[in-house]
Amino acid sequence: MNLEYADALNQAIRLLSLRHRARAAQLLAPLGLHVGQEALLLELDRTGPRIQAQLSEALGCEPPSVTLMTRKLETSGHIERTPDPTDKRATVVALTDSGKAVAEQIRQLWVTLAEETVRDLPAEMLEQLPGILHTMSTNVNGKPPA
Amino acid sequence: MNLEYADALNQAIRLLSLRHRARAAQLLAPLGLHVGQEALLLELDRTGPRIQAQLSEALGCEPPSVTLMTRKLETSGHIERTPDPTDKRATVVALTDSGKAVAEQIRQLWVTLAEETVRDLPAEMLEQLPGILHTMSTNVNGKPPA
DNA sequence: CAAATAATCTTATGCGCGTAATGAATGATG
DNA sequence: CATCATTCATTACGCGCATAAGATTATTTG
Repeated sequence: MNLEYADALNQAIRLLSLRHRARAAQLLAPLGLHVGQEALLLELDRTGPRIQAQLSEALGCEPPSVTLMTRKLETSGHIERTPDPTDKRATVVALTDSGKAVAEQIRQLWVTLAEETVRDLPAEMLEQLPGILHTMSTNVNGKPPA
Repeated sequence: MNLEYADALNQAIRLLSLRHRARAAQLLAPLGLHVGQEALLLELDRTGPRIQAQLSEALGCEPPSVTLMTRKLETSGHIERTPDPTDKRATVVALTDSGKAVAEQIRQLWVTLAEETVRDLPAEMLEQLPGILHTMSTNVNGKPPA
């Protein structure tokens, strides 16, 4: 692969990351949320209560990050953390009623965000896009599958 | 647009951002660089010396971020900051020899990163991909063009 | 079963990037 | 020319995310 293509591709990914994140932050601010927290709330809303190790895996970020995120979301009242009765190391994280309500609001905002993002793209690209992005992120995943 | 598609798309963008960034960090660590700094060095290498306001624009991040990044890259010896003779508010940022050398190394690493990222994607997708990502990032840019 | 290994979470620390507020130099306007 | 608005950079602070190091509980295994 040539240098120019690689540079353009990596730069485009970087810029998309920054701007998508910035726009997400704008949309989430009225809910009193910081960007990143929405992923945790949506995950819990999709799957029900999880322990932090599972959240870490699902969100693609490290355990210490999850510790801090859950602590802040607990302070703001959107989640509850209770000790796991079957494993004294683990803590179970669950949505509160407030958390469920805000998860619904996030879903609405995310339609807005996604529509903005793919505006002007051809329809056949829309079909392929999530799969392509998913392929790219698994391609670039440095973690060994063991 | 339906909720599931929007959720999948935003989640895929988020994951790609995290993992691409994480892999970039792995590759840059041996050079003593932190992720984000490479963008500044590459920009200077492409265009020659710039003042910080121009870097802020080109990198898509805010002036205070540029202040901190340039300060650290100056400490590590990759750039020089000199007052702009024609505008006493501005400071000109330029690559040192060390900075030019490391920029070349980054270009090589970025071929590796790009090749990993698009592995398994069809060739016709490779042609379109940078343009698509660019369209998406300009779509989602909240800043008013004024 | 005892001992080593692994899993789960936490604390400490650092960087990237953001917003808000400030100071200084420039440019525009009455 | 004096004033006011804009531009450039900075400091202070906060969050997301990372790694490194540690404590505690589970699990494997000799």
